Amino acid sequence: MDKKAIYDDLKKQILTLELEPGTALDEARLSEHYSISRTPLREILRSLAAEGCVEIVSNRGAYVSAMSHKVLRDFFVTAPMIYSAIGRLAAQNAKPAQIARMRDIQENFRVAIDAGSSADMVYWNQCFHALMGEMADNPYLKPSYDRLLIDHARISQTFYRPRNPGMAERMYRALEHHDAMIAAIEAGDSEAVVELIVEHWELSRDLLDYFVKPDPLAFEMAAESA
Amino acid sequence: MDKKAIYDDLKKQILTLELEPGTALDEARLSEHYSISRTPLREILRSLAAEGCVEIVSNRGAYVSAMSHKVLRDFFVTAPMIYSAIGRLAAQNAKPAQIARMRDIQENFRVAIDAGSSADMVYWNQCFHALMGEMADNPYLKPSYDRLLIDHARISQTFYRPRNPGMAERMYRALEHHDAMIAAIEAGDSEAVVELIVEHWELSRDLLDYFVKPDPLAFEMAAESA
DNA sequence: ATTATTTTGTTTGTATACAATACATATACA
DNA sequence: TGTATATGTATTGTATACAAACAAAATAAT
Repeated sequence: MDKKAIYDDLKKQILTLELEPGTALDEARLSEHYSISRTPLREILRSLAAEGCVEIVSNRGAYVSAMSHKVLRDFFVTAPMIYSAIGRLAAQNAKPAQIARMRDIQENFRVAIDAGSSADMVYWNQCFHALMGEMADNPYLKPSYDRLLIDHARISQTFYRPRNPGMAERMYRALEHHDAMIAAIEAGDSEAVVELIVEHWELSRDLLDYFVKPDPLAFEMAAESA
Repeated sequence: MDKKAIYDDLKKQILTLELEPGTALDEARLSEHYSISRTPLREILRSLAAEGCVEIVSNRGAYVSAMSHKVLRDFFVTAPMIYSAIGRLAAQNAKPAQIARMRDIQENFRVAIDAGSSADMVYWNQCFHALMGEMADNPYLKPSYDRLLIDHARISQTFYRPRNPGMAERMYRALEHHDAMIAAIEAGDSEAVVELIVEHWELSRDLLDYFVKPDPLAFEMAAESA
């Protein structure tokens, strides 16, 4: 297992919540587990930290980055704007080869939804949006977008698990949005893409409410983060 | 000189173009120069890379990140949007202590402009905008904003050097914008802040033209980057 | 003379040993 | 019994030695 593979493995575990937010990442144990020395493992943790997956506390080690109440609010406040900007640029810059790859990904996404496999749904949805970021090809937007994608995966994971009755229908609407986005990107119609993305995020508005509407436990969290 | 200081020193040199874009950063030489071993120096270079100051090529070392034609275009396309979003959030979240610090910074900025000291102008302008990012307090926007601030400093530096006749007046207008922004932030008037930021960037529009309007040399650059 | 190949030097990547730091436990003292 | 200080343990941070990769230069073959 080489460095990149270890990096990917850790990131996957973080994105799938296999490693829960707040989990301590011990250098010694991890380096032993992956049969690598501490030096390159530290570099892996540092790059995960740069990406936002991991938080490093000086002299106290690395932890899977937290999902506080404030973070969730910030996420739903920021995502529509950045995703729209990425979408606009994607429509302007997408290359035919990328559009073809997007169709492939979308096909896999469709299969995952039909099968009701939440892990695959999250994965292919992730691929879809990651490719959109690649299409946009903007080095200034990319770091924020990548940061959002990480938590997008983690938040989705928590939603898909308790198979909400309205969730299946919502997934099919998301699927339709993706189809429409591909068409709009191919047509170079950036405004249509932006509209679709805004609509796409409207789907999540009630999810936001779920988190923002303070129930007793949420109050506690809010007080802590403030 | 501890790790943080070395990090800051390198970053400063990159931001002031003392280390020009493209410059190779040799681990061995730098570690010797700063009297530190290669291991922590590598970590410094890695974090600079994460921030966008430095690019690391596998097995080929680290280089000060380039300023291509495309990068400049992307910068002027992206900056207004991100800066506006940061400004809006800053107006909503700024704490009194932060506003007080901002006044201090602004005072220093004013002195630098009066003195015509371009290095100080860039520095205090940088501080002003960095503090605004701190006020906004949004982990998803921050990485992109920081990335923009880096190139903001580098681009400014190139402009201030050839003391353009219109530059002095432009600086005073920027100063006024900053004053107005502070007032709007204190009043919590987020829309006013956004308007000011948009206006602020209008100031730079002709600078964009300077880069985008192709003169013979620029043609060459455009062909290369495409 | 030109191209291919080998050798050599330089630079990055990794492993491991050691130092420093922080936390927890225990002990002494009030 | 409560607090403060000291000591032990675990974990991170740093230095250095070694291995691997790459680039360039020198030599050999066509």
